[in-house]
Amino acid sequence: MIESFSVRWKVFVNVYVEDGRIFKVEFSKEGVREVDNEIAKDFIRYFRGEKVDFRKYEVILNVPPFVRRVLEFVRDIPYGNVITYGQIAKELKTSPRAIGKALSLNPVPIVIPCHRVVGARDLGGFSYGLWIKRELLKLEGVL
DNA sequence: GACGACTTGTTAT
DNA sequence: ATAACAAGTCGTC
Repeated sequence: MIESFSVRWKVFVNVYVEDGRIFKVEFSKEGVREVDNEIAKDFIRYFRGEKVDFRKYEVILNVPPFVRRVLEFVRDIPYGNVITYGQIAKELKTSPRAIGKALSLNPVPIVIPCHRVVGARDLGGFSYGLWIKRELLKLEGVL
Protein backbone atom coordinates (compact mmCIF):
# COMPACT_ATOMS: atom_id res chain seq x y z
CA MET A 1 0.00 0.00 0.00
CA ILE A 2 1.35 3.37 -1.06
CA GLU A 3 0.78 6.46 0.98
CA SER A 4 1.91 10.06 0.59
CA PHE A 5 1.69 12.99 2.91
CA SER A 6 3.24 16.36 3.66
CA VAL A 7 4.77 18.04 6.63
CA ARG A 8 4.85 21.82 6.79
CA TRP A 9 8.21 23.44 7.36
CA LYS A 10 9.86 26.36 5.58
CA VAL A 11 8.69 24.46 2.52
CA PHE A 12 6.42 21.47 2.20
CA VAL A 13 8.19 18.22 2.83
CA ASN A 14 6.45 15.45 0.94
CA VAL A 15 6.98 11.89 2.06
CA TYR A 16 6.11 8.76 0.09
CA VAL A 17 5.78 5.44 1.84
CA GLU A 18 5.15 1.91 0.67
CA ASP A 19 4.27 -0.64 3.32
CA GLY A 20 6.01 1.33 6.03
CA ARG A 21 9.15 1.81 3.97
CA ILE A 22 10.04 5.32 2.85
CA PHE A 23 10.92 5.52 -0.83
CA LYS A 24 10.88 9.24 -1.53
CA VAL A 25 11.22 12.53 0.30
CA GLU A 26 11.03 15.83 -1.54
CA PHE A 27 10.96 19.53 -0.77
CA SER A 28 8.22 21.32 -2.62
CA LYS A 29 6.16 24.47 -2.91
CA GLU A 30 3.09 22.25 -3.14
CA GLY A 31 1.84 20.08 -0.32
CA VAL A 32 -0.28 16.97 -0.44
CA ARG A 33 -2.29 16.10 2.66
CA GLU A 34 -1.20 16.30 6.25
CA VAL A 35 -1.59 13.25 8.45
CA ASP A 36 -0.82 12.17 11.96
CA ASN A 37 1.13 8.95 11.62
CA GLU A 38 4.37 7.99 13.32
CA ILE A 39 6.61 9.05 10.48
CA ALA A 40 4.97 12.47 10.15
CA LYS A 41 5.33 13.01 13.88
CA ASP A 42 9.03 12.26 13.70
CA PHE A 43 9.48 14.76 10.90
CA ILE A 44 7.61 17.37 12.90
CA ARG A 45 9.78 16.69 15.92
CA TYR A 46 12.84 16.91 13.73
CA PHE A 47 11.85 20.28 12.29
CA ARG A 48 11.11 21.50 15.78
CA GLY A 49 14.80 20.94 16.47
CA GLU A 50 14.61 17.67 18.34
CA LYS A 51 17.22 15.01 17.82
CA VAL A 52 15.50 12.36 15.76
CA ASP A 53 17.24 9.28 14.42
CA PHE A 54 15.68 8.27 11.11
CA ARG A 55 17.77 5.13 10.92
CA LYS A 56 14.92 3.24 12.52
CA TYR A 57 12.92 3.52 9.31
CA GLU A 58 13.43 1.23 6.36
CA VAL A 59 13.89 2.83 2.99
CA ILE A 60 13.50 1.61 -0.57
CA LEU A 61 16.58 2.51 -2.57
CA ASN A 62 15.94 2.21 -6.26
CA VAL A 63 19.40 3.37 -7.32
CA PRO A 64 22.56 1.99 -8.96
CA PRO A 65 24.93 -0.06 -6.77
CA PHE A 66 27.53 2.63 -6.31
CA VAL A 67 24.95 5.18 -5.20
CA ARG A 68 23.58 2.63 -2.76
CA ARG A 69 27.02 2.15 -1.22
CA VAL A 70 27.47 5.87 -0.75
CA LEU A 71 24.00 6.33 0.70
CA GLU A 72 24.45 3.45 3.13
CA PHE A 73 27.63 5.08 4.34
CA VAL A 74 25.99 8.49 4.71
CA ARG A 75 23.07 6.97 6.57
CA ASP A 76 25.30 6.33 9.58
CA ILE A 77 26.47 9.90 10.02
CA PRO A 78 25.04 10.86 13.40
CA TYR A 79 22.79 13.86 14.08
CA GLY A 80 24.76 17.09 14.29
CA ASN A 81 27.88 15.68 12.65
CA VAL A 82 29.33 16.58 9.29
CA ILE A 83 31.85 14.95 6.97
CA THR A 84 33.37 16.11 3.70
CA TYR A 85 32.94 14.67 0.23
CA GLY A 86 36.68 14.02 0.22
CA GLN A 87 36.66 11.99 3.43
CA ILE A 88 33.90 9.72 2.17
CA ALA A 89 35.73 9.35 -1.13
CA LYS A 90 38.81 8.19 0.75
CA GLU A 91 36.80 5.65 2.75
CA LEU A 92 35.12 4.24 -0.32
CA LYS A 93 38.24 4.50 -2.50
CA THR A 94 36.70 6.76 -5.08
CA SER A 95 36.68 10.46 -6.00
CA PRO A 96 34.99 13.34 -4.19
CA ARG A 97 33.13 14.24 -7.30
CA ALA A 98 31.59 10.80 -7.56
CA ILE A 99 30.33 11.19 -4.01
CA GLY A 100 28.60 14.46 -4.83
CA LYS A 101 27.07 12.93 -7.91
CA ALA A 102 25.79 9.98 -5.91
CA LEU A 103 24.33 12.20 -3.20
CA SER A 104 22.45 14.22 -5.79
CA LEU A 105 20.63 10.97 -6.56
CA ASN A 106 19.49 10.46 -2.96
CA PRO A 107 15.75 9.78 -3.12
CA VAL A 108 15.22 10.24 0.62
CA PRO A 109 16.92 13.38 1.96
CA ILE A 110 16.75 13.87 5.75
CA VAL A 111 16.10 10.15 6.24
CA ILE A 112 19.47 9.61 4.62
CA PRO A 113 21.17 12.78 5.84
CA CYS A 114 23.00 13.91 2.74
CA HIS A 115 22.92 17.46 4.12
CA ARG A 116 25.60 16.36 6.59
CA VAL A 117 28.09 16.03 3.75
CA VAL A 118 29.89 19.29 3.03
CA GLY A 119 32.75 20.52 0.90
CA ALA A 120 36.26 20.94 2.22
CA ARG A 121 36.04 24.73 1.92
CA ASP A 122 32.34 25.49 1.68
CA LEU A 123 28.99 23.87 2.18
CA GLY A 124 28.96 22.05 -1.12
CA GLY A 125 25.64 21.71 -2.91
CA PHE A 126 22.08 20.59 -2.44
CA SER A 127 19.68 19.65 -5.21
CA TYR A 128 16.60 21.31 -3.72
CA GLY A 129 18.45 24.56 -3.02
CA LEU A 130 21.45 25.28 -0.87
CA TRP A 131 19.43 27.37 1.59
CA ILE A 132 17.56 24.25 2.66
CA LYS A 133 20.83 22.49 3.44
CA ARG A 134 21.85 25.52 5.49
CA GLU A 135 18.58 25.49 7.43
CA LEU A 136 18.90 21.79 8.15
CA LEU A 137 22.41 22.23 9.50
CA LYS A 138 21.23 25.17 11.61
CA LEU A 139 18.49 22.95 13.01
CA GLU A 140 21.10 20.44 14.06
CA GLY A 141 23.27 23.10 15.60
CA VAL A 142 26.11 22.73 13.14
CA LEU A 143 25.80 26.29 11.92
C1' DG B 1 43.43 34.69 0.30
C1' DA B 2 41.75 34.59 -4.72
C1' DC B 3 41.84 32.69 -9.00
C1' DG B 4 42.57 29.22 -12.73
C1' DA B 5 43.78 24.75 -14.74
C1' DC B 6 44.04 20.02 -14.21
C1' DT B 7 42.33 15.66 -12.19
C1' DT B 8 38.46 12.69 -11.18
C1' DG B 9 34.43 8.51 -10.78
C1' DT B 10 29.92 7.73 -11.89
C1' DT B 11 25.53 8.43 -14.24
C1' DA B 12 22.51 9.43 -18.06
C1' DT B 13 21.81 10.25 -23.03
C1' DA C 1 31.29 8.11 -26.69
C1' DT C 2 30.61 12.02 -24.15
C1' DA C 3 28.62 15.63 -21.36
C1' DA C 4 27.39 16.82 -16.77
C1' DC C 5 28.34 17.09 -11.94
C1' DA C 6 26.47 18.57 -4.69
C1' DA C 7 34.95 18.20 -5.37
C1' DG C 8 39.86 18.50 -4.44
C1' DT C 9 44.49 19.85 -5.18
C1' DC C 10 48.21 22.42 -6.57
C1' DG C 11 50.12 26.10 -8.71
C1' DT C 12 50.55 31.44 -9.44
C1' DC C 13 49.96 36.03 -8.00
